[in-house]
Amino acid sequence: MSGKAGRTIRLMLVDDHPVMRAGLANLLSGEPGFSVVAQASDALSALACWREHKPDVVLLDISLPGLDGIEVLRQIKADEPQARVLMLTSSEAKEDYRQSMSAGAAGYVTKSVDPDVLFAAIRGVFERQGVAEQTGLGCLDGDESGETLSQREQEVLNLLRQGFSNGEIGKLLGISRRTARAHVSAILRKLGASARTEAVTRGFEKGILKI
Amino acid sequence: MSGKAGRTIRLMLVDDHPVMRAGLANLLSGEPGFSVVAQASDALSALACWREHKPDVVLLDISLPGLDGIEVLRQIKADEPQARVLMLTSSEAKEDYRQSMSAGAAGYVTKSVDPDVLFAAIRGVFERQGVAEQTGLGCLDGDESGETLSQREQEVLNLLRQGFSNGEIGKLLGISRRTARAHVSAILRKLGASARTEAVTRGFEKGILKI
DNA sequence: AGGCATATTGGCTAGGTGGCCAATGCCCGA
DNA sequence: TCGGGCATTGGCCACCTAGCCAATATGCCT
Repeated sequence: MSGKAGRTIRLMLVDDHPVMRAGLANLLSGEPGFSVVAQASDALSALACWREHKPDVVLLDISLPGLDGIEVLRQIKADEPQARVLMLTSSEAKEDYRQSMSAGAAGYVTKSVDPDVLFAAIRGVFERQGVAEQTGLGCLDGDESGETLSQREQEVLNLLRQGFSNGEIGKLLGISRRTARAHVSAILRKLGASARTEAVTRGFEKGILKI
Repeated sequence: MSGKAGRTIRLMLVDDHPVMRAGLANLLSGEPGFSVVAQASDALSALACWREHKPDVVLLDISLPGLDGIEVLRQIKADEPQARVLMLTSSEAKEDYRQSMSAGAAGYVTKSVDPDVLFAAIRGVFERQGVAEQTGLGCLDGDESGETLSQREQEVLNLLRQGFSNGEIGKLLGISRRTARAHVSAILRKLGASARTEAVTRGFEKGILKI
Protein backbone atom coordinates (compact mmCIF):
# COMPACT_ATOMS: atom_id res chain seq x y z
CA MET A 1 0.00 0.00 0.00
CA SER A 2 2.24 2.78 1.24
CA GLY A 3 5.73 3.38 0.02
CA LYS A 4 6.80 3.51 3.63
CA ALA A 5 8.36 0.08 4.00
CA GLY A 6 9.38 0.50 7.64
CA ARG A 7 11.82 -1.79 9.33
CA THR A 8 11.30 -5.48 9.98
CA ILE A 9 8.80 -6.14 12.75
CA ARG A 10 10.22 -8.42 15.43
CA LEU A 11 7.48 -10.78 16.59
CA MET A 12 7.03 -13.10 19.52
CA LEU A 13 4.47 -15.93 19.42
CA VAL A 14 2.72 -17.31 22.47
CA ASP A 15 0.47 -20.31 21.88
CA ASP A 16 0.26 -23.60 23.70
CA HIS A 17 -0.14 -25.66 20.53
CA PRO A 18 3.19 -26.48 18.87
CA VAL A 19 1.44 -27.25 15.60
CA MET A 20 -0.14 -23.79 15.65
CA ARG A 21 3.11 -22.10 16.64
CA ALA A 22 5.14 -23.82 13.95
CA GLY A 23 2.51 -23.11 11.32
CA LEU A 24 2.23 -19.50 12.35
CA ALA A 25 5.98 -19.02 12.45
CA ASN A 26 6.24 -20.49 8.98
CA LEU A 27 3.47 -18.33 7.70
CA LEU A 28 4.84 -15.11 9.15
CA SER A 29 8.40 -15.81 8.09
CA GLY A 30 7.21 -16.07 4.53
CA GLU A 31 5.73 -12.60 4.71
CA PRO A 32 8.16 -9.73 4.07
CA GLY A 33 8.66 -7.38 6.96
CA PHE A 34 8.04 -9.94 9.68
CA SER A 35 10.57 -11.78 11.75
CA VAL A 36 9.68 -14.24 14.48
CA VAL A 37 12.33 -13.76 17.16
CA ALA A 38 10.84 -15.79 19.99
CA GLN A 39 8.16 -18.34 20.82
CA ALA A 40 6.64 -19.52 24.06
CA SER A 41 4.07 -22.14 24.94
CA ASP A 42 3.14 -21.15 28.47
CA ALA A 43 2.71 -18.13 30.67
CA LEU A 44 5.98 -18.35 32.55
CA SER A 45 8.26 -18.78 29.59
CA ALA A 46 6.25 -16.13 27.77
CA LEU A 47 7.12 -13.59 30.42
CA ALA A 48 10.75 -14.65 30.51
CA CYS A 49 10.91 -14.48 26.71
CA TRP A 50 9.33 -11.09 26.70
CA ARG A 51 11.91 -9.65 29.08
CA GLU A 52 14.75 -11.18 27.14
CA HIS A 53 13.75 -10.23 23.62
CA LYS A 54 11.48 -7.21 23.98
CA PRO A 55 9.84 -7.90 20.61
CA ASP A 56 8.02 -5.18 18.70
CA VAL A 57 4.72 -7.04 18.80
CA VAL A 58 3.56 -10.03 20.83
CA LEU A 59 0.97 -12.40 19.36
CA LEU A 60 -0.72 -13.80 22.44
CA ASP A 61 -3.19 -16.64 22.77
CA ILE A 62 -5.64 -16.66 25.65
CA SER A 63 -5.95 -20.32 26.47
CA LEU A 64 -2.63 -21.26 28.00
CA PRO A 65 -1.70 -23.97 30.46
CA GLY A 66 -1.40 -22.52 33.92
CA LEU A 67 -1.81 -18.77 33.80
CA ASP A 68 -4.35 -17.23 31.50
CA GLY A 69 -3.16 -15.31 28.44
CA ILE A 70 -4.98 -12.27 29.78
CA GLU A 71 -2.96 -12.54 32.96
CA VAL A 72 0.22 -12.68 30.89
CA LEU A 73 -0.95 -9.56 29.10
CA ARG A 74 -1.51 -7.78 32.43
CA GLN A 75 1.96 -8.66 33.63
CA ILE A 76 3.58 -7.56 30.40
CA LYS A 77 1.74 -4.25 30.53
CA ALA A 78 2.68 -3.83 34.18
CA ASP A 79 6.26 -4.42 33.16
CA GLU A 80 6.17 -2.02 30.27
CA PRO A 81 2.99 -0.09 29.50
CA GLN A 82 4.28 0.69 26.00
CA ALA A 83 4.35 -2.99 25.08
CA ARG A 84 2.31 -3.82 21.97
CA VAL A 85 0.38 -7.02 22.41
CA LEU A 86 -2.00 -8.35 19.79
CA MET A 87 -4.33 -11.02 21.10
CA LEU A 88 -4.61 -13.90 18.64
CA THR A 89 -7.08 -16.42 19.92
CA SER A 90 -9.80 -18.78 18.84
CA SER A 91 -12.10 -17.43 21.52
CA GLU A 92 -15.02 -15.48 20.14
CA ALA A 93 -16.30 -14.84 23.65
CA LYS A 94 -17.10 -11.21 24.27
CA GLU A 95 -15.83 -11.66 27.78
CA ASP A 96 -12.34 -12.46 26.57
CA TYR A 97 -12.40 -9.52 24.19
CA ARG A 98 -13.57 -7.15 26.88
CA GLN A 99 -11.03 -8.31 29.39
CA SER A 100 -8.21 -8.22 26.86
CA MET A 101 -8.94 -4.70 25.76
CA SER A 102 -9.32 -3.37 29.27
CA ALA A 103 -6.07 -5.08 30.21
CA GLY A 104 -4.34 -3.04 27.54
CA ALA A 105 -4.20 -5.24 24.45
CA ALA A 106 -3.29 -3.28 21.32
CA GLY A 107 -5.71 -5.41 19.33
CA TYR A 108 -7.79 -8.57 19.30
CA VAL A 109 -7.86 -10.89 16.31
CA THR A 110 -9.55 -14.27 16.21
CA LYS A 111 -8.02 -17.19 14.41
CA SER A 112 -11.04 -17.21 12.16
CA VAL A 113 -9.77 -14.26 10.14
CA ASP A 114 -7.79 -14.59 6.95
CA PRO A 115 -4.00 -14.45 7.24
CA ASP A 116 -3.99 -11.15 5.34
CA VAL A 117 -6.13 -9.58 8.01
CA LEU A 118 -3.76 -10.85 10.63
CA PHE A 119 -0.78 -9.39 8.78
CA ALA A 120 -2.55 -6.06 8.46
CA ALA A 121 -3.44 -6.13 12.16
CA ILE A 122 0.17 -6.75 13.13
CA ARG A 123 1.36 -3.87 10.96
CA GLY A 124 -1.37 -1.67 12.34
CA VAL A 125 -0.43 -2.45 15.90
CA PHE A 126 3.24 -1.85 15.14
CA GLU A 127 2.76 1.45 13.35
CA ARG A 128 0.34 3.31 15.50
CA GLN A 129 2.16 2.45 18.63
CA GLY A 130 0.05 4.64 20.84
CA VAL A 131 -3.40 3.76 19.61
CA ALA A 132 -5.23 1.16 21.63
CA GLU A 133 -8.29 0.14 19.66
CA GLN A 134 -7.40 -2.07 16.73
CA THR A 135 -9.74 -4.95 16.36
CA GLY A 136 -9.56 -7.50 13.62
CA LEU A 137 -12.72 -9.32 14.35
CA GLY A 138 -15.85 -8.69 12.33
CA CYS A 139 -18.29 -8.52 15.16
CA LEU A 140 -18.48 -10.54 18.31
CA ASP A 141 -21.64 -12.43 19.21
CA GLY A 142 -24.59 -10.21 18.65
CA ASP A 143 -26.55 -11.87 21.47
CA GLU A 144 -25.67 -8.85 23.53
CA SER A 145 -27.43 -8.56 26.83
CA GLY A 146 -24.97 -5.90 27.92
CA GLU A 147 -25.12 -6.96 31.55
CA THR A 148 -21.75 -7.65 33.09
CA LEU A 149 -21.42 -9.79 36.17
CA SER A 150 -19.96 -8.04 39.18
CA GLN A 151 -16.92 -9.44 40.93
CA ARG A 152 -19.03 -11.00 43.64
CA GLU A 153 -21.42 -12.49 41.10
CA GLN A 154 -18.56 -14.12 39.25
CA GLU A 155 -17.38 -15.62 42.51
CA VAL A 156 -20.85 -16.99 43.13
CA LEU A 157 -21.11 -18.32 39.58
CA ASN A 158 -17.87 -20.20 40.13
CA LEU A 159 -19.38 -21.82 43.19
CA LEU A 160 -22.62 -22.48 41.34
CA ARG A 161 -20.79 -24.48 38.72
CA GLN A 162 -19.43 -26.71 41.44
CA GLY A 163 -22.93 -27.60 42.52
CA PHE A 164 -23.06 -25.74 45.81
CA SER A 165 -26.42 -24.79 47.28
CA ASN A 166 -27.20 -21.23 48.34
CA GLY A 167 -26.52 -22.15 51.95
CA GLU A 168 -23.13 -23.61 51.12
CA ILE A 169 -22.23 -20.60 49.01
CA GLY A 170 -23.15 -18.40 51.93
CA LYS A 171 -20.87 -20.31 54.28
CA LEU A 172 -18.02 -20.33 51.77
CA LEU A 173 -18.24 -16.59 51.23
CA GLY A 174 -19.01 -15.75 54.85
CA ILE A 175 -22.39 -14.24 54.05
CA SER A 176 -25.94 -15.30 54.81
CA ARG A 177 -27.84 -17.80 52.74
CA ARG A 178 -30.19 -14.98 51.86
CA THR A 179 -27.44 -12.87 50.36
CA ALA A 180 -26.08 -15.75 48.32
CA ARG A 181 -29.58 -16.16 47.02
CA ALA A 182 -29.73 -12.51 46.01
CA HIS A 183 -26.49 -12.92 44.06
CA VAL A 184 -27.81 -16.01 42.34
CA SER A 185 -30.96 -14.16 41.39
CA ALA A 186 -28.90 -11.34 39.93
CA ILE A 187 -26.85 -13.85 37.94
CA LEU A 188 -29.98 -15.51 36.58
CA ARG A 189 -31.38 -12.15 35.55
CA LYS A 190 -28.17 -10.91 33.93
CA LEU A 191 -27.52 -14.13 32.05
CA GLY A 192 -31.15 -14.54 31.06
CA ALA A 193 -31.34 -17.92 32.74
CA SER A 194 -34.37 -19.43 34.40
CA ALA A 195 -32.45 -21.83 36.61
CA ARG A 196 -28.97 -22.11 38.05
CA THR A 197 -28.26 -25.02 35.75
CA GLU A 198 -28.87 -22.82 32.74
CA ALA A 199 -26.81 -20.05 34.31
CA VAL A 200 -23.80 -22.37 34.36
CA THR A 201 -24.34 -23.21 30.69
CA ARG A 202 -24.62 -19.52 29.87
CA GLY A 203 -21.43 -18.90 31.79
CA PHE A 204 -19.55 -21.42 29.65
CA GLU A 205 -21.12 -20.15 26.45
CA LYS A 206 -20.21 -16.57 27.18
CA GLY A 207 -16.68 -17.38 28.21
CA ILE A 208 -17.18 -16.26 31.79
CA LEU A 209 -16.57 -19.82 32.91
CA LYS A 210 -13.74 -21.82 31.43
CA ILE A 211 -13.20 -25.50 31.14
CA MET B 1 14.55 -43.40 8.55
CA SER B 2 13.69 -46.05 5.95
CA GLY B 3 15.02 -46.04 2.48
CA LYS B 4 11.51 -46.58 1.26
CA ALA B 5 10.66 -43.05 0.14
CA GLY B 6 7.17 -43.85 -1.05
CA ARG B 7 5.22 -41.48 -3.21
CA THR B 8 4.03 -38.05 -2.20
CA ILE B 9 1.14 -38.13 0.25
CA ARG B 10 -1.79 -36.07 -0.97
CA LEU B 11 -3.35 -34.28 2.00
CA MET B 12 -6.58 -32.48 2.63
CA LEU B 13 -6.95 -30.05 5.55
CA VAL B 14 -10.21 -29.35 7.34
CA ASP B 15 -10.10 -26.64 9.98
CA ASP B 16 -12.37 -23.69 10.58
CA HIS B 17 -9.54 -21.29 11.37
CA PRO B 18 -7.92 -19.79 8.27
CA VAL B 19 -4.84 -18.87 10.26
CA MET B 20 -4.46 -22.48 11.34
CA ARG B 21 -5.10 -23.80 7.85
CA ALA B 22 -2.63 -21.48 6.20
CA GLY B 23 0.00 -22.18 8.82
CA LEU B 24 -0.51 -25.90 8.57
CA ALA B 25 -0.45 -25.85 4.80
CA ASN B 26 2.78 -23.90 4.88
CA LEU B 27 4.29 -26.24 7.40
CA LEU B 28 3.33 -29.40 5.54
CA SER B 29 4.38 -28.07 2.16
CA GLY B 30 7.84 -27.50 3.51
CA GLU B 31 8.09 -31.13 4.50
CA PRO B 32 9.20 -33.50 1.76
CA GLY B 33 6.68 -36.13 0.78
CA PHE B 34 3.62 -34.08 1.64
CA SER B 35 1.37 -32.21 -0.71
CA VAL B 36 -1.70 -30.30 0.39
CA VAL B 37 -4.19 -30.76 -2.41
CA ALA B 38 -7.33 -29.37 -0.79
CA GLN B 39 -8.58 -27.36 2.15
CA ALA B 40 -11.99 -26.85 3.70
CA SER B 41 -13.30 -24.76 6.53
CA ASP B 42 -16.67 -26.32 7.16
CA ALA B 43 -18.44 -29.66 7.08
CA LEU B 44 -20.24 -29.24 3.78
CA SER B 45 -17.30 -28.09 1.72
CA ALA B 46 -15.18 -30.72 3.43
CA LEU B 47 -17.43 -33.47 2.09
CA ALA B 48 -17.57 -31.91 -1.35
CA CYS B 49 -13.79 -31.53 -1.37
CA TRP B 50 -13.35 -35.09 -0.26
CA ARG B 51 -15.43 -36.44 -3.11
CA GLU B 52 -13.66 -34.29 -5.64
CA HIS B 53 -10.05 -34.90 -4.62
CA LYS B 54 -10.05 -38.23 -2.79
CA PRO B 55 -6.87 -37.33 -0.92
CA ASP B 56 -4.62 -39.98 0.62
CA VAL B 57 -5.08 -38.63 4.11
CA VAL B 58 -7.54 -36.13 5.58
CA LEU B 59 -6.49 -33.98 8.55
CA LEU B 60 -9.78 -33.26 10.26
CA ASP B 61 -10.56 -30.87 13.07
CA ILE B 62 -13.50 -31.60 15.38
CA SER B 63 -14.83 -28.15 16.14
CA LEU B 64 -16.37 -26.97 12.91
CA PRO B 65 -19.15 -24.51 12.23
CA GLY B 66 -22.37 -26.36 11.56
CA LEU B 67 -21.75 -30.08 11.49
CA ASP B 68 -19.32 -31.65 13.89
CA GLY B 69 -15.99 -32.94 12.60
CA ILE B 70 -16.93 -36.36 13.93
CA GLU B 71 -20.07 -36.25 11.82
CA VAL B 72 -17.96 -35.38 8.79
CA LEU B 73 -15.77 -38.36 9.61
CA ARG B 74 -18.82 -40.63 9.77
CA GLN B 75 -20.05 -39.45 6.39
CA ILE B 76 -16.66 -39.85 4.78
CA LYS B 77 -16.37 -43.39 6.13
CA ALA B 78 -19.89 -44.15 4.97
CA ASP B 79 -18.88 -42.91 1.55
CA GLU B 80 -15.69 -44.90 1.47
CA PRO B 81 -14.72 -47.14 4.38
CA GLN B 82 -11.14 -47.24 3.16
CA ALA B 83 -10.72 -43.50 3.66
CA ARG B 84 -7.82 -42.57 5.92
CA VAL B 85 -8.77 -39.75 8.26
CA LEU B 86 -6.42 -38.42 10.91
CA MET B 87 -8.17 -36.32 13.52
CA LEU B 88 -6.14 -33.20 14.31
CA THR B 89 -7.83 -31.24 17.03
CA SER B 90 -7.16 -29.17 20.11
CA SER B 91 -9.68 -31.19 22.08
CA GLU B 92 -8.13 -33.32 24.77
CA ALA B 93 -11.55 -34.60 25.79
CA LYS B 94 -11.69 -38.35 26.06
CA GLU B 95 -15.19 -38.21 24.71
CA ASP B 96 -14.00 -36.78 21.41
CA TYR B 97 -11.24 -39.34 21.17
CA ARG B 98 -13.58 -42.19 21.89
CA GLN B 99 -16.18 -41.04 19.41
CA SER B 100 -13.58 -40.38 16.72
CA MET B 101 -12.02 -43.80 17.01
CA SER B 102 -15.32 -45.62 17.05
CA ALA B 103 -16.39 -43.61 14.01
CA GLY B 104 -13.41 -45.01 12.15
CA ALA B 105 -10.66 -42.42 12.45
CA ALA B 106 -7.26 -43.79 11.44
CA GLY B 107 -5.65 -41.77 14.20
CA TYR B 108 -6.13 -38.96 16.70
CA VAL B 109 -3.50 -36.29 17.23
CA THR B 110 -3.92 -33.20 19.35
CA LYS B 111 -2.52 -29.87 18.33
CA SER B 112 -0.37 -29.98 21.43
CA VAL B 113 2.07 -32.42 19.85
CA ASP B 114 5.24 -31.38 18.07
CA PRO B 115 5.09 -31.02 14.30
CA ASP B 116 7.42 -33.99 13.94
CA VAL B 117 4.96 -36.20 15.72
CA LEU B 118 2.23 -34.97 13.42
CA PHE B 119 4.36 -35.74 10.37
CA ALA B 120 5.09 -39.20 11.68
CA ALA B 121 1.42 -39.78 12.38
CA ILE B 122 0.45 -38.77 8.86
CA ARG B 123 3.04 -41.13 7.39
CA GLY B 124 1.91 -43.88 9.72
CA VAL B 125 -1.70 -43.47 8.72
CA PHE B 126 -0.77 -43.43 5.05
CA GLU B 127 1.47 -46.47 5.16
CA ARG B 128 -0.46 -48.94 7.20
CA GLN B 129 -3.64 -48.24 5.38
CA GLY B 130 -5.60 -50.98 7.02
CA VAL B 131 -4.61 -50.45 10.62
CA ALA B 132 -7.01 -48.42 12.69
CA GLU B 133 -5.29 -47.60 15.96
CA GLN B 134 -2.67 -44.90 15.54
CA THR B 135 -2.80 -42.39 18.32
CA GLY B 136 -0.50 -39.47 18.58
CA LEU B 137 -1.51 -38.26 21.98
CA GLY B 138 0.47 -39.08 25.07
CA CYS B 139 -2.35 -39.97 27.33
CA LEU B 140 -5.75 -38.42 27.62
CA ASP B 141 -7.04 -37.16 30.96
CA GLY B 142 -6.28 -39.73 33.56
CA ASP B 143 -9.31 -38.69 35.64
CA GLU B 144 -10.93 -41.80 34.32
CA SER B 145 -14.22 -42.72 35.85
CA GLY B 146 -14.87 -45.16 33.03
CA GLU B 147 -18.60 -44.57 33.14
CA THR B 148 -20.10 -43.68 29.78
CA LEU B 149 -23.44 -41.94 29.55
CA SER B 150 -26.11 -43.87 27.70
CA GLN B 151 -27.92 -42.31 24.76
CA ARG B 152 -30.89 -41.43 26.91
CA GLU B 153 -28.69 -39.94 29.60
CA GLN B 154 -26.96 -37.72 27.08
CA GLU B 155 -30.35 -36.51 25.92
CA VAL B 156 -31.29 -35.72 29.49
CA LEU B 157 -27.98 -33.97 30.11
CA ASN B 158 -28.65 -31.75 27.12
CA LEU B 159 -31.97 -30.78 28.62
CA LEU B 160 -30.38 -30.32 32.03
CA ARG B 161 -27.98 -27.74 30.64
CA GLN B 162 -30.93 -25.74 29.40
CA GLY B 163 -32.30 -25.48 32.89
CA PHE B 164 -35.28 -27.77 32.57
CA SER B 165 -36.77 -29.35 35.67
CA ASN B 166 -37.35 -33.07 35.96
CA GLY B 167 -41.02 -32.58 35.18
CA GLU B 168 -40.26 -30.59 32.04
CA ILE B 169 -37.69 -33.14 30.92
CA GLY B 170 -40.32 -35.82 31.37
CA LYS B 171 -42.82 -33.96 29.21
CA LEU B 172 -40.21 -33.22 26.53
CA LEU B 173 -39.17 -36.86 26.34
CA GLY B 174 -42.65 -38.27 26.80
CA ILE B 175 -41.79 -40.10 29.98
CA SER B 176 -42.81 -39.62 33.58
CA ARG B 177 -41.20 -37.13 35.91
CA ARG B 178 -40.01 -40.06 37.96
CA THR B 179 -38.13 -41.58 35.05
CA ALA B 180 -36.48 -38.31 34.19
CA ARG B 181 -35.38 -38.17 37.79
CA ALA B 182 -33.90 -41.65 37.55
CA HIS B 183 -31.87 -40.59 34.51
CA VAL B 184 -30.65 -37.49 36.31
CA SER B 185 -29.62 -39.61 39.25
CA ALA B 186 -27.68 -41.91 36.94
CA ILE B 187 -25.98 -38.91 35.34
CA LEU B 188 -25.01 -37.53 38.74
CA ARG B 189 -23.57 -40.87 39.76
CA LYS B 190 -21.66 -41.44 36.54
CA LEU B 191 -20.22 -37.95 36.41
CA GLY B 192 -19.45 -37.89 40.10
CA ALA B 193 -21.61 -34.83 40.62
CA SER B 194 -23.63 -34.00 43.70
CA ALA B 195 -26.08 -31.70 41.96
CA ARG B 196 -27.37 -31.13 38.45
CA THR B 197 -25.50 -27.86 38.29
CA GLU B 198 -22.22 -29.70 38.81
CA ALA B 199 -23.29 -32.35 36.31
CA VAL B 200 -23.52 -29.67 33.63
CA THR B 201 -20.05 -28.43 34.51
CA ARG B 202 -18.71 -31.96 34.36
CA GLY B 203 -20.37 -32.40 31.00
CA PHE B 204 -18.54 -29.39 29.60
CA GLU B 205 -15.26 -30.42 31.20
CA LYS B 206 -15.45 -33.92 29.78
CA GLY B 207 -16.43 -32.76 26.32
CA ILE B 208 -19.83 -34.43 26.44
CA LEU B 209 -21.41 -31.00 26.23
CA LYS B 210 -20.11 -28.45 23.78
CA ILE B 211 -20.30 -24.71 23.77
C1' DA C 1 -26.59 16.34 46.72
C1' DG C 2 -29.16 12.94 44.24
C1' DG C 3 -29.19 8.81 41.45
C1' DC C 4 -27.62 4.23 40.50
C1' DA C 5 -25.29 -0.12 40.90
C1' DT C 6 -23.56 -3.10 44.47
C1' DA C 7 -23.58 -5.86 48.71
C1' DT C 8 -25.92 -7.08 52.51
C1' DT C 9 -30.14 -9.15 55.14
C1' DG C 10 -35.24 -10.73 56.33
C1' DG C 11 -39.90 -13.68 55.66
C1' DC C 12 -43.43 -16.18 52.88
C1' DT C 13 -44.73 -19.76 49.52
C1' DA C 14 -45.40 -23.00 45.68
C1' DG C 15 -42.76 -25.85 43.53
C1' DG C 16 -38.37 -28.61 42.48
C1' DT C 17 -34.53 -31.78 44.12
C1' DG C 18 -32.25 -35.93 45.31
C1' DG C 19 -31.59 -39.76 48.53
C1' DC C 20 -34.08 -43.80 50.20
C1' DC C 21 -37.33 -47.87 49.78
C1' DA C 22 -39.13 -50.66 45.76
C1' DA C 23 -40.80 -53.05 41.01
C1' DT C 24 -41.17 -54.61 35.75
C1' DG C 25 -39.66 -55.70 30.98
C1' DC C 26 -35.91 -55.85 27.43
C1' DC C 27 -31.69 -57.08 25.35
C1' DC C 28 -26.91 -58.67 25.38
C1' DG C 29 -22.89 -61.11 26.59
C1' DA C 30 -20.86 -64.89 29.52
C1' DT D 1 -29.84 -69.59 31.06
C1' DC D 2 -28.28 -66.34 34.32
C1' DG D 3 -26.64 -62.23 35.42
C1' DG D 4 -26.08 -57.12 34.28
C1' DG D 5 -27.04 -52.84 32.28
C1' DC D 6 -30.78 -50.16 30.47
C1' DA D 7 -35.38 -47.73 30.49
C1' DT D 8 -39.43 -47.34 32.80
C1' DT D 9 -42.46 -46.13 37.04
C1' DG D 10 -44.15 -45.37 42.17
C1' DG D 11 -44.07 -43.08 47.16
C1' DC D 12 -41.87 -40.76 51.23
C1' DC D 13 -39.27 -36.98 53.03
C1' DA D 14 -35.88 -33.34 54.36
C1' DC D 15 -33.97 -29.95 51.98
C1' DC D 16 -33.32 -26.44 48.36
C1' DT D 17 -35.00 -23.02 44.91
C1' DA D 18 -36.60 -18.78 43.04
C1' DG D 19 -40.21 -15.67 42.81
C1' DC D 20 -42.72 -12.08 45.64
C1' DC D 21 -42.90 -8.42 49.42
C1' DA D 22 -39.31 -5.57 51.70
C1' DA D 23 -34.89 -2.70 54.09
C1' DT D 24 -29.97 -0.56 54.84
C1' DA D 25 -25.10 0.75 53.88
C1' DT D 26 -21.52 1.54 50.69
C1' DG D 27 -19.55 3.37 47.04
C1' DC D 28 -19.12 6.08 42.39
C1' DC D 29 -20.61 9.31 38.80
C1' DT D 30 -22.99 13.48 37.56
